[in-house]
Amino acid sequence: MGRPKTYDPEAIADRAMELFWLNGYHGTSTQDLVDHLQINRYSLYAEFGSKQNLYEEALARYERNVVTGNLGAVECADAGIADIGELFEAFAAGARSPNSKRGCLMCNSAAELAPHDPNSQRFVEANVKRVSRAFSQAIKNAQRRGEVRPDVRAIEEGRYLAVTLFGFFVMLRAQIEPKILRGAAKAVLRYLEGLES
Amino acid sequence: MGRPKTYDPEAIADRAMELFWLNGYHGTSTQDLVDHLQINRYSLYAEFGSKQNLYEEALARYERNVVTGNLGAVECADAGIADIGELFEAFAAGARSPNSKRGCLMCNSAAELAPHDPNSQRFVEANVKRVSRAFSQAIKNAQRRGEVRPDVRAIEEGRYLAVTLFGFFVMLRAQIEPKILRGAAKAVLRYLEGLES
DNA sequence: TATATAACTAACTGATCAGTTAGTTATAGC
DNA sequence: GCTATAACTAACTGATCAGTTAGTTATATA
Repeated sequence: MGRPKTYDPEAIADRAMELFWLNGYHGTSTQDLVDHLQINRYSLYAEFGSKQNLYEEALARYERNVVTGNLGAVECADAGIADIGELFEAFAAGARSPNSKRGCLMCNSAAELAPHDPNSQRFVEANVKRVSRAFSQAIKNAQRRGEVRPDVRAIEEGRYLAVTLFGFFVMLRAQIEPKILRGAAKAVLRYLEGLES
Repeated sequence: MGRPKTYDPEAIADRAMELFWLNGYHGTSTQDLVDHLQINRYSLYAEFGSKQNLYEEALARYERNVVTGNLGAVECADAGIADIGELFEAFAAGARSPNSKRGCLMCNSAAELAPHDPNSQRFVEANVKRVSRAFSQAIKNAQRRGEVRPDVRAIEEGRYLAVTLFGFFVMLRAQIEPKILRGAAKAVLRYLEGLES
């Protein structure tokens, strides 16, 4: 009953995620949201409550959709060293491409809000743990198949790879020269080879 | 001639750098600057021109003082693998310590402003190149002394280490669990051992 | 077709943003 | 001590911030 919504809440949240991803929390004003989302100011607040709340919705969607997509191959039950290498190569190959300056929303939030906002901090920390686990799980898979030396410490190596991936995200966002990312990615591949038995 | 300044411009710029470092560009208002620096609003503008200009002054000072201090041992003419390892261990050991949530001003600027502000982008890119070169130079030193295998690609490895260091900075700023940074640092040390002859 | 309901428009709130300006005060050189 | 100079204080600018509200409109149900 009542007047029906002229907007799709899912589509609005997706578009808000894109804005926060590109411009950051402080760099995205409520006016920007009203201007670029197909929603009026009143409904924006009626639907999402506050800018902060919409931002957290964006973080959750990013984790659920974008991260899941990016980690897809690495989180597969049969993922191995090659999948890790391809992930880094793919991000390095995107250096200075149109979308690359968005970087990673979790990484951007880590730098902008996490130190001052406990909610954002929790999202970021959960993401770091997920990425670490994905990498270490892939290494363990490879060990099980005898592709990686059994003495390799999968958990520590997974954490290392997660930290390094965040370094790549920062470089992408800062539009650092592609040759630097390509060189770094080559070194990652050699490091991964070094884990093999 | 004229009334003398009641403030020390160097001290003001240093304090401004600390504020931008901890709170970011958008997170630091001119009112914050007036409140926390020993300077009045008028003189702040007379001395530095604009918030943007003061921020760039802060970036320059950070590069000149903080980065030079942090990289000290690695930029030494006789630096080697051990100095690189100690740098990573030192940052990992600072996880969740009082000052760690400042992270690195260059890394924070990379995430917040570099994608939208060409001046900040240049500062960040110059910093990344400096850090990359410092690491690759240290590797070359070690090669010259026969401590590192001659087939190691010092430039690519230097870029890799620079990217990874920025990953550490993001983790420090986001106050990620210390055990993750410690695990990552251990893996860095093993990776560095792998370069040795 | 009448009514209850909920989303709509658009103007508005007080606070804060970066930056300016008019008038005052402290100093150095004469 | 007088004067030129430059830094001081403090109130002010218009723009923008996040968020609210009063009145209007479109729909589902009865």
